[in-house]
Amino acid sequence: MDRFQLEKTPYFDITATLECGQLFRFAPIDGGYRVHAASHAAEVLDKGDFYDIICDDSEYFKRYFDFDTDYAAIQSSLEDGGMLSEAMAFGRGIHILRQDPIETVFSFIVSQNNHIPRIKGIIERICDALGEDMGDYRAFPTIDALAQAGEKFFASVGAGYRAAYLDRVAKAMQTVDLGQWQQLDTEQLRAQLMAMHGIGRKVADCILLFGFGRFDVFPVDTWIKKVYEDSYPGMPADKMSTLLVQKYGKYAGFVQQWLFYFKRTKKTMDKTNKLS
DNA sequence: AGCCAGGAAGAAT
DNA sequence: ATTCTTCATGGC
Repeated sequence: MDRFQLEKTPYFDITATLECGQLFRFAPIDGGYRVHAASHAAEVLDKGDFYDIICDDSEYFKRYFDFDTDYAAIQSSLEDGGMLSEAMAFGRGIHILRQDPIETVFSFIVSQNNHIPRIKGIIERICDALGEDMGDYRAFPTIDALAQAGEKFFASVGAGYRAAYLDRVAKAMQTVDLGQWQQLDTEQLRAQLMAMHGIGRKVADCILLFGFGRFDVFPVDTWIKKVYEDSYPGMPADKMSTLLVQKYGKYAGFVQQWLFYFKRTKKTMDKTNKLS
C-alpha cells in the first residue's frame, strides 16, 4: 500500500481526466474514483482542497497521471478566443494519461464503431477472464494470455466482428519488441500499428496518444467530425487528422482531447436539460 | 423500434 | 486514389 497527496489546481481534475474517453477501466466510488491501469490500481479521493491517492505504487501513478507536464502553459499558448478556448475552459483539468501500450492497443480496437459504456463492459469481461488475480481486481491480461484465448473467446465477451481483430493482433504482438517501438518516430510507429489487421488511422492515433505519449497526433472520430463538419465539409477523416496535426503541431493531441470531451459531454448535457 | 457508436476492411468505381 | 458496403452488438 502506497499513498500521496496532490494539492488541487484548475489544471488537474480527476472527473474530467477519467470521463474524457481516454481510458475504460475506472469507476466512481464513495468520495472519488477507483482506477485500474495495466496491473496497477489506485483510488483517487476528493478531499476538498486536495486529492488523496491510495495505490499500489506512487511512482507509477505520478507518471500515469502526467503531473510533470505544464498544462497551464500549454493552454495559454493555445487560446484562440473561440471554440478551443471554450473547450479548454470546459475541460481545464484534463490530463492525458500515460497508459500501458498493450492495454491501449486492445482497448482501442474494441472501441471502433462502439459505444463507450459497451467498450467498458467488453474490456472488463476480458480482464476478468484472462487477467492475473491481483486480490480485489484483475490485471489487464498479458499478450500471451490474450494470444492463447482465441477468437471464440473474444466473441463470447461481446466483441462482435472485432473478435477476429483482437485474436490476430494478440498473436502478432507476441513478436513485437516494444522497446524498439518506443524508439521510432510517430510516423514510423503509426505505420507499424496500422500494419496490423484491425488497426486503422484513428485507432492507431489513439494508441499513439494514450499509450505512447505521442502528442503530435489528432485522432478523428465521429465527434471530432461533428466539431469540424462546417469548417471542412466532406473532408475524409485521415486528411482532416493530418491537417489538424499541421495546425496544432506538438500540442495536437491535447487539443483533440479538449474538443472531444467538450463536444461529447455538452451533447449529453443538452439531452439531460431537455428532459428536466 | 430504430439509430448509432472514439472505424476498418474489402469491393467497387 | 477515392467512395460504398458490410461487419456484431447493445445502450439509449
